[in-house]
Amino acid sequence: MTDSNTARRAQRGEYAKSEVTRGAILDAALEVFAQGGYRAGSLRDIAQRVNMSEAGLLHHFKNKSTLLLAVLDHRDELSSKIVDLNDADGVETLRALERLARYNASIPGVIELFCTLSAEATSPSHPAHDYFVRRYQYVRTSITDSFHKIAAEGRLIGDIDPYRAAVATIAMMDGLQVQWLLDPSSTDMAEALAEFFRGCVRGYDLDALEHILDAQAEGVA
Amino acid sequence: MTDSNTARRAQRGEYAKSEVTRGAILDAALEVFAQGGYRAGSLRDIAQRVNMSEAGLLHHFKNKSTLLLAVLDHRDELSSKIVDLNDADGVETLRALERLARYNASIPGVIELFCTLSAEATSPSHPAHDYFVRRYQYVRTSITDSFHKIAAEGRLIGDIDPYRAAVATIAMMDGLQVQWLLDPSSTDMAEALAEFFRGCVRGYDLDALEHILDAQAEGVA
DNA sequence: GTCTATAGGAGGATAGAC
DNA sequence: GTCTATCCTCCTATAGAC
Repeated sequence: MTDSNTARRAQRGEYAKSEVTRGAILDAALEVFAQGGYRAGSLRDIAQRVNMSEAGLLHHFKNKSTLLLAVLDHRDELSSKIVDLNDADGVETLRALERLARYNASIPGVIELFCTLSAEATSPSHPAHDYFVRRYQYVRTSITDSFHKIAAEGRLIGDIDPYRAAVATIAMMDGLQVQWLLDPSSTDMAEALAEFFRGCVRGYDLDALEHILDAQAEGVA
Repeated sequence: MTDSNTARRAQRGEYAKSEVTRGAILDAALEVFAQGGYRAGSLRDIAQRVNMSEAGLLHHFKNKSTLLLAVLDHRDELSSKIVDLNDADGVETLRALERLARYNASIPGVIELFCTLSAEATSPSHPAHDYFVRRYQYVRTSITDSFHKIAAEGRLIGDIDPYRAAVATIAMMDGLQVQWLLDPSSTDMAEALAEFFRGCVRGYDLDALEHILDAQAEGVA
């Protein structure tokens, strides 16, 4: 976002090296911040991982909190390519969340990062506090929309409220991560999420058989 | 636990002052660790709140991590008086969790503490790592038992697995806390938890009308 | 674009007086 | 049981050379 100019210049090959370095720094910073959060992670540690001095590092990101926000932006760009929260099909969005959970479990660092940081950023003075407030607001409304679409298809079970379902979905994803990080064998995050969705949405598992679903919906209603 | 001797002496009035001081320190430490977690919280800050020097504080708790574990033990003693995780009635345990959520919302500090710390303690080198691993294991098996009891009454909806239901319950509680801390207006934790239980347990809301429940169960099954 | 050097500060912990 | 004084470690950030 903020460095689209830099990116353009990099494409022209002018500051290509700088761009590569920035990428390496972001990767290292993610690892460091993931273990123990923002405050516990040190610039020294990050700099070491990219074989650089602290001063060299601060040439690319003017201070620690700027670096943190850059890491978060960078991750958001990547994961928005995996999940389209505004898919026209509500159920498809939920399935994408399930896929995301499965994918994330293969890159533990990212889960650690967001799990640790979202708790740490609960404090209003934390540099990423606003980021997380906004992020949760956005995700909540997006998933609420998905549940609204599902309700419009008559596939929402019982008298579930779309907004509350969205809150519960996000809570489930976050909470599963904590348990999984503390003890990976305790939980299959993606499977647990799928089970939750099955309890909310009629025919969550069934894909192409829409007419059957419709028939079911009629019967139960 | 570890200081039952001290407590006994305090009752006899010998070291009463010390015991009061320890209590004050624990309260202050809870507040400080709650905001931003263990690493960000400083002994200096805690000492100031009880009008003491750092050295004075360290006379009562020999170092920082000992103090943290004492705070956690202390909280556990208190909250075990509120929720009996091994109640003979499974549904009653779930209702107690709902009450706990409602009660906790009135003491934000405690939620902050556990929410922040459980994420921070995800890192194996964290002084409270073992504490949280054990704690989650214990709570998980206790709640699994509750769901088993509920299943035995034929009140578990669908083909829900008791263990998975326990994992989901804990995840829900933890996840709701994050959203609530970031924006209290976004969520009614206790209500959201109750709604989740309603989706798992037949007649979760109904108390004294067991015969009606049984009749319902027959009808649906 | 990266380095060395260094300022400047906060935090944890110990020793010993009172 | 509490304090003062002190030490040491670790951190962020800046200035200026190369």
